Amino acid sequence: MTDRTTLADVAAAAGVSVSTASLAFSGAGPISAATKERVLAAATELGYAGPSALGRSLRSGRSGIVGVVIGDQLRRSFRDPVSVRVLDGLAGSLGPRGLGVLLVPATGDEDDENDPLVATAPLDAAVLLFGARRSSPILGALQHRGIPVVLGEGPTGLGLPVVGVADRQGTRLLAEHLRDLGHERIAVVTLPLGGARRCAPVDPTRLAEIDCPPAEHRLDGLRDAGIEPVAVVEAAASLVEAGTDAGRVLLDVADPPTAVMTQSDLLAAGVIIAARELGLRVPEDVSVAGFDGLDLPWLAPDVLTSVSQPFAAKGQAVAEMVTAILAGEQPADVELPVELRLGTTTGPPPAA
Amino acid sequence: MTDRTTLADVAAAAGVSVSTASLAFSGAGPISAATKERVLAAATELGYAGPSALGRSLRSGRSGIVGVVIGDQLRRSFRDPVSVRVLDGLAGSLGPRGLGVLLVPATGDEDDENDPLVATAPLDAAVLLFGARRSSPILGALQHRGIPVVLGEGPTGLGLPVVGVADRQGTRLLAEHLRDLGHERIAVVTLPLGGARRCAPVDPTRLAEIDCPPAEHRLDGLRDAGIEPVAVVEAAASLVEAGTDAGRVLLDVADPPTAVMTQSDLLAAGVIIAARELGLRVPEDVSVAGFDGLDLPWLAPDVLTSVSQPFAAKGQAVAEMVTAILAGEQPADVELPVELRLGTTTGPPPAA
DNA sequence: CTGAAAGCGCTAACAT
DNA sequence: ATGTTAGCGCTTTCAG
Repeated sequence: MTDRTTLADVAAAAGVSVSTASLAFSGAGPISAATKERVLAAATELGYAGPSALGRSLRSGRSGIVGVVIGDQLRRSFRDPVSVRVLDGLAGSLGPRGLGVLLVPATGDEDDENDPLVATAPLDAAVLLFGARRSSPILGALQHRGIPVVLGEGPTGLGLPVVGVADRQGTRLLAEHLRDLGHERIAVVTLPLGGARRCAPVDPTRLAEIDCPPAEHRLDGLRDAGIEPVAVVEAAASLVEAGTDAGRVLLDVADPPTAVMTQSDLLAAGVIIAARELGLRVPEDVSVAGFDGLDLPWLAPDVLTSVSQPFAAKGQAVAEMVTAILAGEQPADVELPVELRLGTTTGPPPAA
Repeated sequence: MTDRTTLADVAAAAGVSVSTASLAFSGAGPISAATKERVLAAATELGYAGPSALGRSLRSGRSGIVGVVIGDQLRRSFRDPVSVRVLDGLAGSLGPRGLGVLLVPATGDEDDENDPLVATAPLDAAVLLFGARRSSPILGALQHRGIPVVLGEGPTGLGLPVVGVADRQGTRLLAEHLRDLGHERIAVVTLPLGGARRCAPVDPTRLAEIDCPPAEHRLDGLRDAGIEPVAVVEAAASLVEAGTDAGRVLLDVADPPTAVMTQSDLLAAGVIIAARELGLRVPEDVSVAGFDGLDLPWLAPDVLTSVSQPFAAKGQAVAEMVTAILAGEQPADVELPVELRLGTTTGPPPAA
């Protein structure tokens, strides 16, 4: 294959100037139907597939690419149905606006600052969907490059626009529901709180270190409902297995809680599995509730009691924010509403 | 924010020429430590974050971006753990080579030819990971733009390099396993065969329309083992729910098969759920096997009998192929090995 | 070791 | 309606 054919070649072949040829493609400007046709014909002839993105980019200063930074491994983000749904909404809303999504895996290393992608990819904007720690080397690198950043998660006060969901209120609603059912011994399984991943009871020291806004907000919601959990365990990840681990810790004791609230649906599913392993019926012996509102078909015939968050809307909100920023506006933070979803996994506590 | 600082600004501030400044950043070329330092200092001073990707791209003719086309909705691809794992492997291998992954959702419409992303994104190469139909409008558009394409799935003979897995052999191994266990009435649940999505028995007419290489190869493998399935049902998607639907069709009959082979693990999980619903024990009453070799923690304590395919290796192989092509080579097709994984969901057929 | 100059492919004023 | 002329920000010969 020889060198790519360029607009100049086409122009020459059509016997017009480059700028005229340009107009034939962009359509932005006055051009006679005849010449346009001629140029297009010449293009087809030469196998020219339209203006090069690179040239256009340089000229316009825009690449049409939005970087989406996803916590450490892609694997981990993609195993989380929540990220996937939001990402889907984001890509779906960005596409029609002519913007594409570039995956930027955050290695998690300290040298993210020098990550080749973060450092050199031609990004118009970047989105930190999840796992946006308050101080991330990536964030620093992006800001240093002058790339506008939108956060898809809670840490406000960084001067960056944020799209969040009503974590706090949702948790409060759920907690009140359990309280109204008569539960007094409620345990909690949190998302990873930041730093090293582990499955362990959370003590005040650990609580002070939290660097995971959703986890924090959801704990706050609990307090809003006036509930003091009898135990709090941090999960190693938002995965079924991690939920099972946490569930064992909470339930395999002399005097187990009558209800377990988890900070994600996958964790809740894991807790349910742990409960069954231990011979506990859900919800007769122990109620289990999640957060997210996922469809978990393999839980059938059960339906998990949970707090539904609007995935697609979140992606869309982020997309709108990005568009606004690129248009030079300064969008205000958004908080999306959640909804309590009552399923079959919560009920009154055992008479005992 | 004023106009971005450019290399020229930095050069001016450092009192050197642009070309020298360029050298200070690229390191490719002779430059005195002193000048280099001076330039870098000036850069920091001005808040210059290194050469702009756009300029570099135009100059080098490379954007460092690989488009990954994912079947219709992101959602669907991302709900499929297989895609996700492969994508993870791909991104992981591409990253260190300085290449990023741009998600290109195929709308599935006929006008994909004019999809803004496909048409204008600055791609160095593209990968069709899954759902590469033999004639895709996207494929045409990409080739027309002169963008090299790598296929992550079977349709050979398009003149495009392909990374495949040993679908056929894997299925044969699995089928032989079931035959050796004594099964004679084996049913099959296939992946969507292309075209409209439906859950329905597959007749010869439909068989002739297949446009889904993995499904086709896996059916071939069955034949290689000399097995004639008693029934074949096409699933509407590779999802648990779809498997449950298909399972009901196959098992809720007077004389159900003694074993069900599905073309994906999620489908197998769905069939298991359907079986349980119908009061059939697995594997005592019916054996169920999948394909993929996923971890399905919520199936615990069962382990699905399946054919493990090497996800990460596949992504890596695709990455290598892309790299080779960008280096001007013409890589040969790759077929990755699979492995039979015996779990607890298959056993001898009921005595009957 | 450093500077000057010529583009990469395209678009947008401006002039014709 | 079309052509001319400058660049966008950078890299890279090629001289000095």
